[in-house]
Parts: sequence; structure tokens; C-alpha cells
Amino acid sequence: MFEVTLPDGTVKGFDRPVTLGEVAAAIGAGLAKAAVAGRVDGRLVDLSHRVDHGVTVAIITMQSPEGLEIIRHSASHLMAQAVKELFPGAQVTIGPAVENGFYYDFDFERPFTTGDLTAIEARMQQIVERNDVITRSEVGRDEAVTFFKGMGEQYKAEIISAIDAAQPLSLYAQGNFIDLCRGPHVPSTGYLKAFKLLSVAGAYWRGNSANKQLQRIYGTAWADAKSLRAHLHMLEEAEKRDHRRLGKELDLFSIQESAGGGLVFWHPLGARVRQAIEAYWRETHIAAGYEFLYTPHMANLDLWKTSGHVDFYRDSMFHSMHVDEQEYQIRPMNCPFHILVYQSRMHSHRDFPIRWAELGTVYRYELSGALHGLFRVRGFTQDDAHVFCREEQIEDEITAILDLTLATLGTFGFQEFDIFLSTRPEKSVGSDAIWDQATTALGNAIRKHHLDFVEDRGGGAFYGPKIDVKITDCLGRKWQCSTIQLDFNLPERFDITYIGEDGGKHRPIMIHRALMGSLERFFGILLEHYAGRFPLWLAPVQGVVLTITDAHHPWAIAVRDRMRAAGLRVDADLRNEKIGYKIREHTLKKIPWLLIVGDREQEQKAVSPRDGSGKDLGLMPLEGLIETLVAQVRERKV
RNA sequence: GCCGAUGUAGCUCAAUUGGCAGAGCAACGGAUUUGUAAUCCGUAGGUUUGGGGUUCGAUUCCCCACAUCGGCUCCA
Repeated sequence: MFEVTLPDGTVKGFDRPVTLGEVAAAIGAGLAKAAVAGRVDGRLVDLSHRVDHGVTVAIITMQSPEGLEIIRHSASHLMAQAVKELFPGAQVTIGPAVENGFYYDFDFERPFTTGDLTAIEARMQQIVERNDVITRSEVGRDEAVTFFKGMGEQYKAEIISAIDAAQPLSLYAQGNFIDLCRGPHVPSTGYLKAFKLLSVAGAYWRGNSANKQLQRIYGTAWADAKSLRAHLHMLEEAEKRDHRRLGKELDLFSIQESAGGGLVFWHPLGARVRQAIEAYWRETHIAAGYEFLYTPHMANLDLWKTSGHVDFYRDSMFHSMHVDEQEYQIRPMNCPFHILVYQSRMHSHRDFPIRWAELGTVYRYELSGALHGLFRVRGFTQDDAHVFCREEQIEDEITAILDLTLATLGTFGFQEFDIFLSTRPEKSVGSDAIWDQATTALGNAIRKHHLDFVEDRGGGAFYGPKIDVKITDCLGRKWQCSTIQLDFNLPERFDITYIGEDGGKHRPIMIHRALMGSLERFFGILLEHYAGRFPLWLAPVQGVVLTITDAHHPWAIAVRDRMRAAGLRVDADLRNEKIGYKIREHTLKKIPWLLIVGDREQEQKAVSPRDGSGKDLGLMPLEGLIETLVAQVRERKV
């Protein structure tokens, strides 16, 4: 007789050893049905795990995050089983669950094709119908190595040699497929009902490009068909919102082969959005006490030697160019230039804080295969700024920067933040005292905003601690844009100083910060977040006046000009086309306001607007509408 | 950079086993003067990403380059 304790504190007694599956059944039939694994004294185990003495037990259901992870992990094994059945020559390597799905890496003589994926998925379905039981067994280290070598699974043998000798090794068998795995897994393949294979791509063995390249098959798996459908729908939605596609459809920007990859051309309509963003940026920075700098895009390479970028950032820098017996470098960062401006004269402690901002365009060498639309480019503009201050001003400055960050992101429609505080790594510069003081100041600044944060211990740069802010878009995807970093290194390297109250030279603190990060990337995120339907204040074309016939041209032009005079970006469509055609066309261009003018409107000096909802709002006096729209733009309403 | 896939008109896509490169939309011309998501007719548009090669003949097969797409951290 022994008792197991459940998460809610209730206790169940058993008079013989039972499996977790039986424990679940004893609690309730519904739970037993949804159960995929369990937790015994905090350790994840299979449902077949036997308990025979007093322990705490939690049953993990397929709807829980942990249950989903187990389903995905088991789905990856199911896929490996299908692959081995179809292609016995393929060697299995690793296959974990990842966010929303799973993958498995194989070493196979030829590339898998999309046709293979279809076949593998079909075989997976067969194995599910077969409902192979999944069983766990423990083996000795030598036995396991011999076993996998005997099967020609070299990678598995290699994995074992990397595992701590004290740790027991477990094998999972399903049908004829046996894999080395920590588990746990679902009890049988029949539990896996909702999955789909998505893609195949290369991946290096152990993520190291020096190793052999394997083939990684990605899939997604869910507890039920409905969740799977929802996820696939989300993927479709993401594809529809793809900024590369919208950028082309809405004629906002392009990246051109003849110019080179990763270099962005902003077209007139994209430039209008950027202008709106920059105007807002300028306004808020003036209000927050910043001054603006304009600095060159290239400079003598020696500057980058002094800054240390040549030593630790070389891989991301373009090669230097030879000019008049000297080496010049196109800039990968703006900070050394701001330091040069600082150094151009003496500074007093009374000058602080100095806040200098620049929309600084930088060029970084990214691997050709890493380029991706506006998200990963080789030339981009940072909303960069550097604050020089004294140690005791750090907390106030960080607080103010955080204010500005949250206000900025909020204005663009992002209200959900994940904040990370990264602390001192092993290899770093600066004294313990300054690191402690600065790290505390960063934490205090976050707490002042009543925000939670995750501490990334040892995750800071070698030159100082930092705060990163991630935003969540309307599809739930997270993006890191903002970063606030302290720098104890550059002031040292450039030997910048100020004269303190004591008349002696002191070293200022330097803070780097970017709120949107890269304007290109931020623009891409906005495009996807709004699916191209920008809030009025950002929309490249805020309204179009549509005429019914030629007779309405004079009033249409008057409306357009009146709205333009009010500061709105409005065009008139005077083409000899039917109104339905014009509406369709401008709706597809995602224009926020369509203003229809015909006989009635012309007579009454009015317009009949349609807003983003696509509804005809009926006859409306022009001036009233202008007032509403101008107010929305002024408020930057989202 | 590496692996795989892709590259045809401004855009989205066709083109049997290698045999005269096509459609829709857009553009242009004409007709139509139209009331809430596509009016009709016509015209023009291409060194098939670029460069080599095989062949009587290459969009198609081979090689090289470039670009784009999916990946390359998430531990058996």
C-alpha cells in the first residue's frame, strides 16, 4: 500500500505497483484519454512508467505546452521511422521538438525531394493507423554503441560517446525502428493524429559548418486536427502578409539583382512612410532633449582599429578600400563618429547628459545566403543615438530611454513587450564596481516602469550590460528591435574624458541605443503587422477621390487640393472607368479612405467616403471629414 | 559561405520526349460617361537572369557566375 500525491494536493492510494496510465485512469476517464506522459517527483516520464512507492505525480495532457512538446518529439520519431522504412540507407541523427513543430536530421545519399515528403507523410499516416506501441528500455553504454554501430548508425554511436557516462541510456522502439532518446514519448503511434511535413533544408551535423551537411525535414504537429488547421492557416496568413510580396504589390520598395543583394531601394510610396516615421522620430527626440548629428558613411580604417571593430567585428565588415595611400572603411556602425564629435572639444561635467542622435546608415557584410527581404540586408539605417553621462546619471538616462522606447513602440501599435536584461559575461572589460552599479541601474529603470523582465545572466556584450526589448506582432511573432547598451570599452579606447568638479580628467559613461533598430527591418515588420493596411498617419496614400464621370472633375480636384492643403496625402482618380473598377483597384492598394464624388456630392460640396471597412458611409460634408482625418493623423491613431 | 530548390513580357504563370516562346492582368490606342470590388475591342511588349559548352537545332541537357526562396542555436 502506498499513496501518490497529485498536483492539487489530493492523495490516491494504491495496493499494487501501477503505471502512470493507470494512475490517470484512476483519477478520471477523460484525463486518461488526454494523457500523453507524466511527471514523477518533477521528472518527465512515459505513461508506462511504473510507480510502487509514495511519490508526487502529475499527468501531462496533450493540450498542455509540455504535452504538445512530447507530441512533437514523438512526431519527429514517427517521421524517422517512416524515413527508415522507405529509405533504409538513411542514417538518423537528431530530431527534437521545436516551436510549433519538430525536425529530424538525416544523412542520406541523395537529397530528399518534395515528392519524398509526400511519401514520407503518407507512410507516417500508415504507421499511425498501425498504432505501433512505443516502448522504452535502458541499456548499457557499450551495448548501445555496439547496437547502433551494428545497424550502421554512426551518428547515434557518436552521440552516445558525448553523453555523460553516469547517465542511463534509453532506447525507444516502435515497430522495427529503435532510436536512442531521452524521451518521454506518447504510448503508441496512434496518439499522433495531427501533423504535416513542411520543408526540407540543409543543416550541419551539430550546427557546425566544418561538419557534414545533413538533410533536415521540418514538420508541424498538434494535439488535434483543429489546432493543426489553425496553425496552417496562420502560416498562410503570414505568407499573405510577407513584406516582400506586399512591398512589390504596393510599390513600396525593391531589391535589385543588378545592384546587388541586400541593398534596398525605397520607392516614392515607401519613402512617404519612411518620412512619416522619421518625422515622428525627430519630433520625439527633440522633446526628449536630443541633438542631431550627421556623420560620414566612410572613414579612415585606423578609426576602426582604435574602436576595436577590426579585431572583433571584422567578419561583418566590408573590405576596406584604398584611397590616396590610405585604407578607408565603409561604416558598419555609427558610434566611433559620435565619439569623434565628442572629442572635437573639451567637455565639462556640466555638459552632461549629452544626447546625440543620428539616422545613421551602416553597411555590414552578411552572408549571401542569409539575406532576406528587408529583415536581413547589407545596408540599413539605424535610429541610433549615443548618450554620454556620468555614472550617477545612468539610471535616470536609462529610465528616460526606456520611456521613449515604450512610447515609440506603442505609437506604432505594439503594446506587448518582452524585456531582457543581459549581465556581465565571463570575458569582459571594466571593473566589478561599475558593472554592478550599471546592472543595478538598468534593473531599477525597468522596475520603475512596472515591467517584468528576464535576466540573461552572462548574456551581455563584453563591453557592458544591456536591455533588449521584443515586440509581438498581430500574428504573435516576436521581434527584437530596441536595444539599450552600456559601453565601458569605447570611452577607454578613444580615451575620451571630461573635466570634473575637482578639475581633474574623468571618463564618461557611454550608452548606445536604438529603438526601431533598423528602419528597413522595422518597416518590414510594420508592413507584416498591418498586412499593408497602415494606420492613417503612416499610409503612403491616405485617400483617393474617385469620380463617377468627367463632369465631376472640377469638384474632385477641388476636394483633392483642399485635403492636400490640410496636409493629407490625397490623390484624385479621374480616369474614365466605372466606379466599381476604381473602388476595387484602390481597395487592393489598401488605401484607407476612398472619397466618391458624383452629382449629389458636387451639388452639396460634399463627398461620400468609404473607410477601411469597405462600407459606404454616405454623403458627408467635406470640411467635417477633413477635420476628423487631420485629428487622426495628429494623434497618430493606430 | 554551405546544402537544396527556383530564375520565361512590368506582375502572376504556361510551353509534349530538345523542334517557330504563349495566356491573364498591367501598359498603349479606340469605343463607352458609367453610383460602391474587374465595360468592350484592338496594339505593342522577350538576347527565356548573365556567360560558356553539347547539338543540325537549347527556355528545355551540361559547366560557371549572379540573384531569389527554404534552411544552417534550440542536445541523444
